[in-house]
Amino acid sequence: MARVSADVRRELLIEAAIRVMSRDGVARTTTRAIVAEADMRLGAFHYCFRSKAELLEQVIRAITTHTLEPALAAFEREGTLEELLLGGLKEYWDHVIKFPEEHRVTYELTQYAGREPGLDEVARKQYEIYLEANTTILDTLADRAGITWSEPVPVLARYLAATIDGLTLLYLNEGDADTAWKALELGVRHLLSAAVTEPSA
Amino acid sequence: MARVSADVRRELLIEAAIRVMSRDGVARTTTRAIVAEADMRLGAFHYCFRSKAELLEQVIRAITTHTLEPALAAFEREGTLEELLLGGLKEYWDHVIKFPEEHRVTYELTQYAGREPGLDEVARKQYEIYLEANTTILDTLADRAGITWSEPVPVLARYLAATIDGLTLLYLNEGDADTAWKALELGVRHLLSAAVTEPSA
DNA sequence: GTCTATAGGAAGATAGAC
DNA sequence: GTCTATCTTCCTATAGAC
Repeated sequence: MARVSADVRRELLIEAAIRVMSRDGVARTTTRAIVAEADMRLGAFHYCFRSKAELLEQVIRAITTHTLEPALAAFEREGTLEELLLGGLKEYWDHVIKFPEEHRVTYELTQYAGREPGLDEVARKQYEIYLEANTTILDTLADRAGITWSEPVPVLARYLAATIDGLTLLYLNEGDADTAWKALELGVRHLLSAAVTEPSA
Repeated sequence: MARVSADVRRELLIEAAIRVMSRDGVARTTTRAIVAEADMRLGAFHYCFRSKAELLEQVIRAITTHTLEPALAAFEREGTLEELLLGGLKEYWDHVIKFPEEHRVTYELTQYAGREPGLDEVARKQYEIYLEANTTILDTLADRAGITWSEPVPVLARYLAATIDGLTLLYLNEGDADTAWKALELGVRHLLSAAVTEPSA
């Protein structure tokens, strides 16, 4: 790999790291494994990143936005409140079924970051971003469907985030996609029962 | 530590391992750290356990039963369906608030085991046990309150397990205990809406 | 059973030639 | 920028004296 700019190499190393993490797990994703996957030399790593932690921070950023973008796009369509919420969730769920390892990595990274003194801020920020996305979704949906929520949106956003997280984890560990999806549907239908047709103001 | 039976040493090492995991994380829980915590020599480890994996398997067993026992006991009291369910959950939640690190370890161990070729069975079995406990709780509660569930119990059990898992994880990473508990309450109240007073048979 | 010593390897990071 | 060689540290596991 002759004369490739450090910026390009950084991108290649981040992508390679995600591949190795999906295949072998975060714990086994060593700098050596990453450079081997990217077909570079070990020395290349440390003139692209100050440390392994710096790479991991950027990997977390990349995965977070990558996971969030299609999910948010699904809520831009037409339909009733129920259609939109269930449709968006189905889109997410299909992605989980198709790329389970990628989702497993998300949870592994959060835990890894939460234990690393320099990275614990990143872990908290990751959750902040997901919660903010859920808040936006709930607010947008309420606005477009002309309803208000009978429970505080911060509580509903956390309920939604936790239900999604919990059932994804359950599926990743148990492998029963059908029952997990039914439970997820149940959770969303419960959420819909907090939709009030009359505006409160 | 002169002349202590290998059985006792095994117990001491398991307890020491749990302490180190809670304090430093599963990834940093090396055999050296464990024997240091237990005030033993490194050599002691390998005539108590064939390998580190063998210890971890027993640690997972110990934590699982330890977490489950008080939770199950809370459902043996008197009260209405709502009182019992919310009371049992509150008991669990108090434990999470008081020993967050212990709960963090549970999730770390599941992930660790899921990646280890010899231990992935243990990870799946762990979830099986939790789901079985939830199933038992739902069946017992329905029986004692004289109700039936309008949704299949396997779905409800997974919904309950996922809500608990998801909100515990959220709290561990976000730190906002109040809002997380309110969301958990919301989830349980939703679950209660699946209770039907008339027997179906 | 108990312990010391060490094998044997893999990790993150760096020095310095080109 | 690129790469080889190496430093230092830490890991699991074992051999073998007592």
